[in-house]
Amino acid sequence: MLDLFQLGSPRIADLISPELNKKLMALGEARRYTDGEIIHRRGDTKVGLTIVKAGAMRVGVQGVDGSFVTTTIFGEGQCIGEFTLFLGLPRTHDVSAIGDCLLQQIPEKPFMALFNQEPELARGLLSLSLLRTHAMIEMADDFRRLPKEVHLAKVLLGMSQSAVNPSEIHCLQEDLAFMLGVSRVSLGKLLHKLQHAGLVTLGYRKIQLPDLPKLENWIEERALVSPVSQQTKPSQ
Amino acid sequence: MLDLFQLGSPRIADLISPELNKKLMALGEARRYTDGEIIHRRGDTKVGLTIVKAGAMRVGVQGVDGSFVTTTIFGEGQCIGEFTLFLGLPRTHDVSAIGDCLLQQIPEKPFMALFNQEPELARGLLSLSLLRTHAMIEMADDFRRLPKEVHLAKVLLGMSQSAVNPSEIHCLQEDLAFMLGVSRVSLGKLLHKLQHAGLVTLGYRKIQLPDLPKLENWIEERALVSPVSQQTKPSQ
DNA sequence: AATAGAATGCTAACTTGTTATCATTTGGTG
DNA sequence: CACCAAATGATAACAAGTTAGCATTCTATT
Repeated sequence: MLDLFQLGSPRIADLISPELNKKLMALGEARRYTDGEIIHRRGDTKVGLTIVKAGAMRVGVQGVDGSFVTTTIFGEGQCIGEFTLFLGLPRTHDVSAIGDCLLQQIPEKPFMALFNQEPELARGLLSLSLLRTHAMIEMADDFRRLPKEVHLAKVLLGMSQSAVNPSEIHCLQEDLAFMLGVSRVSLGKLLHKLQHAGLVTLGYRKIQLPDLPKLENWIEERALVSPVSQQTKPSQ
Repeated sequence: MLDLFQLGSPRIADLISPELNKKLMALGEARRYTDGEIIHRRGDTKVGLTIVKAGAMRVGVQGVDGSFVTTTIFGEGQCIGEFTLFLGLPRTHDVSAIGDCLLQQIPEKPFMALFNQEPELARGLLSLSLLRTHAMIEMADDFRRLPKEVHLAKVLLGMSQSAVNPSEIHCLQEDLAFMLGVSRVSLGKLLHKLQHAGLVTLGYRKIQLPDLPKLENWIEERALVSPVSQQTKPSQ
C-alpha cells in the first residue's frame, strides 16, 4: 500500500515492551468495520487512540466539492489519534476502512491513566512521533532536491524495506503517483525510465526490484549527499 | 524568515512549566556562533539537544556538488537534536549560524538524566513533535490539494501569525519560492495575482497583508474543506 | 473458457513551470 | 550623496507535466 509515513513507519508495538503493549491493547475495545465504513470524520471531537489490529484504514480529507485526497494509509499496528490526546485538536482527517478492518479504540480516560502511570509509554510515543517527523522531513527534502526519477527510486526502495518480500512491491501506480505528487501518466514515464535502466520490472499491481544493491548504488550516485544510516536506537 | 516547521511551531519553553524549563536551560552550556559558522554537520554522531537562545540557525543539506538546500530556519526558543537523543541517528542536517547566534548545547548524559527524572519533559517533547508533525501534514496536504496561489496565501497567513507585526512579513521571494517548491519567476506571478486581488502589497524584502480578515475569507472560500481550529491543549 | 472490471499503456493537445537573461528598483555603505 | 550589491520585475524560448480519451492487458469470477 501507499503511504507518506508508512515508509518505514514503525508500529507502536515495536517501540514499547511486550508487557506494556499488552496493557495498552487491553484498554478500550475492538470494533470491526466493513469496506468504506467511516471511522472518524474531520472535525469530530472524540478523543482517543485508534490502533489497527487487522486490515487497513484510509486517512485523508474530504473536500466540500466531493473530492477526496488521501493523506496516508495505515495498516496493522499503526495508530491515529495522538493529536486529539495531546494537542486537543478535533480530528484533522476523515478516516475510513479499507476492506474489512479490526480496530482497537481506546478512549481518553483509560489511555491517559496508563500514560501517566507508565513513563515508558511517553518514550515510545515520542519515538514514534519523531520517526514519523523524520520520514516526512526526508520525504520533503527529497521531493525538492532530487530529480523525480531518483525520488521515485528512493520511495520504492523504502517500500521494499517494509515489505514482506523486499524484491516485490505490491501497489498501484495511481497510489505511487499520488505519493510523488504527479499524475499517473508522468509516473508511468518515470517507471519506464527505471525499467530501461534495469532497476525495476513492472507488473500488474506490483513492481519487482530484481537487483536491490544495484538500485541502492544508482540512487546513491544521484542523491548528491552522503547517506546517513537510519537504525532505531534501542530503548535505554 | 522562511520555514517549513516554524509556521506556528512552538518553542519548547511554551510546552513545559517555567520551573522545568529553568532546569533544562541550566544543563550544558551556551556558546556563541558567528554568521555562517558551522554548528553541526550531517553525519556527525554527537548526541545532544541544541536550543536557540538568541539569533537563528539554518538547517539544510549540503550536496556533494556544492549546492545547498535549506530545510528550515529555526529562531529563538526552537531546538534540534531530538533525533540523535531518541532515535540514535547521526545528525541528519547541516546546521549553521545566521548572523550572531547564541545556542544552549545540552549533552546526552545530563539531558537524559533530567528526562528520566521529570515525566513532564517527555510530555512536552511529545507535544512539540506532534505539533511539528501536524504542521508538516497540513503543509503536505495543502501542497497537493490546493491551487498554488491558495497555498501561498495560506503560507503567508501562517507566517503573519508568528510575526512581530502580523500585517507585515519580512522575507525574500526566493525563500517563499523554495517553501512552495516553485521557481522565483512562478512565485512572482502568484504574488502578483494575490496583489491584484487586493490581498497583499508587495515590497522590497517584505510583503504586507493590509486586510487579514479578507485574506482569511478568501482562503476559506477556496480551501474546499471545513476548517479545524488549532489551539494547543493545555497540559493536564 | 468467457467475461467484466480494474489496472496499465499510449497518444496528443494543452497548460503550466522553468531556465536564462536583462532591466529596474531598493536600501545600505563608503 | 553617489554607488553597488541585492532583490525584484519582466520576457521569451523551452521543458515538463496534465488532462482526456481510448486501447490493451491482466485477474478474478462466473
